[in-house]
Amino acid sequence: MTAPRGPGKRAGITLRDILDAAHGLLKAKGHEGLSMRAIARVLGVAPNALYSHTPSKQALIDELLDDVLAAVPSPTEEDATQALSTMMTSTYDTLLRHGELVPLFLARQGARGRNAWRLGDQMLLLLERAGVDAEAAREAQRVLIVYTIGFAAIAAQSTVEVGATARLQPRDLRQNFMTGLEWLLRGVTGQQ
Amino acid sequence: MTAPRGPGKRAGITLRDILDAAHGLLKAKGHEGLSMRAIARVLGVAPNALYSHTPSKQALIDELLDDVLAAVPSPTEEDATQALSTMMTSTYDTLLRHGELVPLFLARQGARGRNAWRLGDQMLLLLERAGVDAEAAREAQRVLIVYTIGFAAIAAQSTVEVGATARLQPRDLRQNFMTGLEWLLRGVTGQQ
DNA sequence: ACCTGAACACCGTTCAAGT
DNA sequence: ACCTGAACACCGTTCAAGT
Repeated sequence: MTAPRGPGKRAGITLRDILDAAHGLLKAKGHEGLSMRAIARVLGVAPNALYSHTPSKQALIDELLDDVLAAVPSPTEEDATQALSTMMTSTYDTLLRHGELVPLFLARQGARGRNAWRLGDQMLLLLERAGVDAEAAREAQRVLIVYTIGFAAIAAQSTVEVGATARLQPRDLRQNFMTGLEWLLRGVTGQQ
Repeated sequence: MTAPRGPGKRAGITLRDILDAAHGLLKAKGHEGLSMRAIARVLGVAPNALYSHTPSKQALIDELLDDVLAAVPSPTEEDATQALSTMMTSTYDTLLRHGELVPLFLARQGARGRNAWRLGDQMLLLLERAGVDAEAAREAQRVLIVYTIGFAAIAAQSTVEVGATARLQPRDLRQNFMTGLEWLLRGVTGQQ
């Protein structure tokens, strides 16, 4: 609407703007609508302007994923097993609040950013506090992460899916998630 | 190498040829190398020739995924819980034998073809035979499927990943998978 | 029914140049 | 450092036409 910028004129775009625009596109048009060119269109810049702020589309997606994980709170419970349960459930809820992103999480397997690291570290600490030795804790960590992201993916899809015979309610799926989580935690901590 | 075909000349391509070419590309160049145009190039036909055999790329991928599941054998054990364990482990192994496909499985969440149906039905039957009532069986089914595909995804990636600090051995991951599977089955069947 | 030629409406990314 | 213009090398899919 304003006069087009020539080369050298700055648009004042930040990485935050790009992430927000990407998130908006994802929510509005799904993961097929997420393209570098579409993001640029939203921000009113040339497509290649984005490359001044991110090296690639994949790097941008990684940033986006880790951004979401920032919302997962650190658990405060005394009991380590209880804290683990809360932590995984919080992660599940946070992922579902950004259902459009979950398929991307799956493809990348849980993101490698700083927030993913923080959560992973906390899991290991809690597992060791629950009496699991270091090596077994790494195994348990993998099991719990896979389970949580995988279940979030099912739940995220069921909110989109329309033709399903028996409509799955988010509440039921969350309960389903927690049931399986309890089984796993019981196994992890060796409680019979 | 031979003289180019004009319009109306048949290449004699079948859906099987297309699926094999797609699989070959996936193995050779990864999932980024899988394009309709690349498949057509391999088969020596025009890109749009593929649309005489499949309605879309997504439909082709779905077919590819279900194709892989055909290799999962039906378990023969007497004990239902044992049969379930075998079935999930066979699925895990089969998925890993086609590691290139696992990310696509995640994106589609386990395929919707006839082989996926067959396996899903068998799971439900075994779960009910193990004393799980119909509704709980559906829950358990979701838990087991998510867990199996999710873990296969981790293992499939670890064979590609090079920069990992502690190299994960396929054997260790398979053992890790089975450990978690036992926890889940113990929970599912209500055994203390 | 199965195939080609040509086209439509896109992609991600790079490179040189402007301020 | 941040941006544009132009280009490169691609995509999936459709449409009309040929046999």
